[in-house]
Amino acid sequence: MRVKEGNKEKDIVEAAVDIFAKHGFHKAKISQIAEQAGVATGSVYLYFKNKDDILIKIYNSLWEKLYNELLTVTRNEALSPIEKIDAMIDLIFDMFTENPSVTIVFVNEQENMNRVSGDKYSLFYEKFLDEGEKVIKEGISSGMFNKNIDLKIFRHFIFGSIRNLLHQWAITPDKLPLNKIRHNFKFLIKHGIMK
Amino acid sequence: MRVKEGNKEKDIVEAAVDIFAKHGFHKAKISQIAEQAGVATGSVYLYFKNKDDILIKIYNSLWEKLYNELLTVTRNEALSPIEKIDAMIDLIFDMFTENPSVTIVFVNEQENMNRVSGDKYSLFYEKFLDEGEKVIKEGISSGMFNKNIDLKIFRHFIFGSIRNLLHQWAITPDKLPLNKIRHNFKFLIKHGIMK
Amino acid sequence: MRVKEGNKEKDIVEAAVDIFAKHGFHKAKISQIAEQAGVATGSVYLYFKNKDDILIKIYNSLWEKLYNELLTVTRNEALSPIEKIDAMIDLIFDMFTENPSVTIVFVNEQENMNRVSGDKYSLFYEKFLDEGEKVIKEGISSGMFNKNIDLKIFRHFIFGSIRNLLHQWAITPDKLPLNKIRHNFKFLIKHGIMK
Amino acid sequence: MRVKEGNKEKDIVEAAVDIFAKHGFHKAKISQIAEQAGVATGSVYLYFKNKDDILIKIYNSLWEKLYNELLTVTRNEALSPIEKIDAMIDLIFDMFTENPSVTIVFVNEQENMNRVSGDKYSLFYEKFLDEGEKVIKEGISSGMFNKNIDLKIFRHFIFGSIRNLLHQWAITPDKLPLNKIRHNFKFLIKHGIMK
DNA sequence: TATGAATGAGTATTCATTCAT
DNA sequence: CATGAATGAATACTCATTCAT
Repeated sequence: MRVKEGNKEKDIVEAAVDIFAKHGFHKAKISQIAEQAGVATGSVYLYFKNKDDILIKIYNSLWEKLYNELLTVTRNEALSPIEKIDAMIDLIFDMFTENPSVTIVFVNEQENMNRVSGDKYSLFYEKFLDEGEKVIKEGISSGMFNKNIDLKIFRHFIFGSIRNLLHQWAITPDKLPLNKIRHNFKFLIKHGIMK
Repeated sequence: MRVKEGNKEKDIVEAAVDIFAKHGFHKAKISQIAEQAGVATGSVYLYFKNKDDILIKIYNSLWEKLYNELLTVTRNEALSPIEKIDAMIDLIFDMFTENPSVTIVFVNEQENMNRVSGDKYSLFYEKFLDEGEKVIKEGISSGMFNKNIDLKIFRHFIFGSIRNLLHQWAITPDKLPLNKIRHNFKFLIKHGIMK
Repeated sequence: MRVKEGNKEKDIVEAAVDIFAKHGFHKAKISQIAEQAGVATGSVYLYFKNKDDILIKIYNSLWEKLYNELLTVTRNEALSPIEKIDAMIDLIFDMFTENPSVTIVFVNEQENMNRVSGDKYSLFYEKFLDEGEKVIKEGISSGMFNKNIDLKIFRHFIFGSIRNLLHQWAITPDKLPLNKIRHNFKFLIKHGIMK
Repeated sequence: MRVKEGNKEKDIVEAAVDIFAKHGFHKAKISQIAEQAGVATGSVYLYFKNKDDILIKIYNSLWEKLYNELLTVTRNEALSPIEKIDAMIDLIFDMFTENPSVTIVFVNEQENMNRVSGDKYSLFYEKFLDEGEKVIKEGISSGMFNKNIDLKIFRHFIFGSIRNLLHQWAITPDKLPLNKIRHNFKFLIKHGIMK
C-alpha cells in the first residue's frame, strides 16, 4: 500500500477543527483553513464537497471513534448496565477532555449540523445512541433501571445535559473542574435530585 | 405629527420570531421581517439598533415573562421545594408549548445569543436561574434534595436537557407528545434512571 | 414690520455652516443640523428645498455680503486700480478670517457647489467677479496693468490661488500666519516671482 | 493555475479614471467600474483594498510619472531657474492635456484625496513639490527671483491657480484654449499683473 | 492531483425626504 | 408654520466555489 506523503485530508480536518473552534463555523474562511493546512484553497474541494461537508466529516469521525470505543464497553459481559452507563459517560468526557477544540465545535456547531444534514447528522452518532439504548433496555430488563423511562426521551435528556455542561466547561474551564462535573453528572443521571 | 399607530415594535418582534423560526437567524432578511410586519425596512431601525438587537429583545422579553411568572411560584409559601421545581418546569413547558416559534428560536439561536451578548444574554434569564437556585438550596436545607449536588452544575444540567428535549419536540412534534416528555423529564430530574 | 421671534432660517444656516465645516457636506446629516438649530427635521424643508439648497444659500449670502462690500470699494473714485485690487483682496481675507467655518465650507465644498448649481453657483459670486473684472480693465486702460492678460484667465488664476492658500491656512492655521499669506499673495499677484 | 492575463489592475484604473471623471467619486459604483474594466466586481478587491484605495493609486501613479519627468528637467544643468519653471509648468499642462479624464479627477477629487489619505496624499506629490521648491530656491540664490517670497506660500499659490485653471478648462475646453491659458499663466507667475 | 486567480450573488444599514397630524 | 415618525432606495464588500492551467 502506497502511503501518501502527507495526508492532506487529515491536515484540512485538523485545521478546520481549530478554526471552527476559534471563530465559529460561519466566520471560518475556507482560504484560512487551507492556509493553515498548508494546501491551496482549491484543494479543499478535492477532499470535501463544500464547507458543510467538512463539518459533517468532523462529526462523523468523532462519533465513529466514540462508537468503536463504546462497542468494547457494551460487549464486555462482565459489566452491569449501570457500569456500562458509567463507562459510556467516561468515554464522552475523556474524548472531549483530550480534544478541547473538538468539544467546542461539537457544542457550538450542532445546530449547523442539524441544518446541513437534516437532523441525521451522523451514521455513527445514531449507532452510538442505538448502542446506548441497548444498555438502557438491558438495565430495564434486569430490573436495575426504572421501566417507565422512554428511551428516546432519555436519549435527548442525557445528551442535552452533557452538551450544555461541556459547553459551559469549554467556555470557562477554570470555574468548573471537569471531574466535578463528571461526578455530579453521573450522580444526577442515576439518582436525580431527590434524596 | 405622524404618531405611532398600533404597536410597530411588537409587530416587528412577532414577524421576527416567525421568520427566525422558519429560516434561522442568519438566513432571515431584515427586509422580509419588515414586510411581514407591515412596515418599511428602515422602520426596523427605529426600534432596533441592528439585527442582533432584535434577537436580544426576543430573549429578554421571553425571560422577563418567565421570570415574573416564576416569582409567583417561588413566593408561594404553601409549596414544597419539589412542588416548586415541578411548577417551574411546567412554566417552561407551558411557555414553549404555547409559542412553538419562540421555542424554535430559543433552542436554535442560543448560540447566536451567546455571540451577540457575550454569554450574558439576558438579565431576566440570569434572574430566572438565580431564583431557581434558591429553590434548590431550599430543598437541600430542608433535607429533601441531595446535598452534594453542585448548584451551577445542576443549572446547566437541567437547562441543557430541557433545551434538547424541546428542540426535538419542536422539530418533530408528532413523534414525542409534549406531555410525555414533561412527565419523563420531571421523573428523571427527581429520581434519575436507577430504581 | 413684524420681527420674527426667532429667525429659524438663519439658525439653520448657522448650524449648517458649522456642521458642514466640521464633517463635510456629504457626512453632514439634516437631522443633526436641525437639532443644532433647535428645529424639527421636517422644518428644514420649510426653508430649504433640499440639502443642496442649504449649501447654495450659504454661498449666496457669503458672496452677497462680499459683493456689497466690494461695491463701496470700486465706487470709491479716490482709489487707483491697484489700490482697489488690494482692497478687494483684503475684503476676502478679512471675511474668511472672521468666519473660519465659512472659509472651510467655501474651500472644501466648492466642488459640490459646482455639482449642484451647474457651475453658476451664485448670482452674487458672478457679480463680484464682474466687478473685479472692471477694476482690471480700468487698470489696463490706465496703463497700470499688463494689457495682454486675459480677464477670464486672471479670474480663475486669482481665485484658485486664494482658495488654495485659505484652504491650507484653514487646515493648519498656525503654520502660516494669515497676514504673511496676504502680504505674499498681494506681492505675487502684482509682480510675480521674477525680480 | 489560472494566471493573470493582460493587466487587470491597469484595466481597472483606467475604467475608474473614466467613471470618476464622468460621475464623480461618490456616485461612481464599483460594479460599474468592474463592468467597464471587463472584470467581475469581486476582482476589484483583489487589486485594491477598497474604493478609496483606487483613488489613492490613481494619484500616486499620476504624480510618480510627473515627478520622474520633473527630475529630468531639474537635473538639466543647462537650464536656468526660470526655464526650469517653464518646463515644470509645461510638464503639468502636457500631462493634463493628454489625459483630460485624469485632469478632471485630479481637480474634482482632491478634497476626497485629503479625506482618505490625511492630506499627505502622495509620496510623489510631495517629492514633486519639494523638487519644485529647489528650483525656486535656486532662482532666489541666483538673484533671479524675488527673495522675499515664502516657498510654502508660493507652492500653494501656484498649485491653486493651476488647478483652478485646469478645472475651468476641463469643464469648458472650448471657451479657453489651453495654450492661451498656459501662456497667460506663465506670464502671471513670472511678472504678475502690474506693468 | 494541485493551484490560486477569478467569479458574482447576496444584504445590512443609512439618511434625505415626505406627510399625517 | 411645525413636527418627527415613517419611508425605501441605494451600494460597498465578502467569500464559497469554480476552472484554466
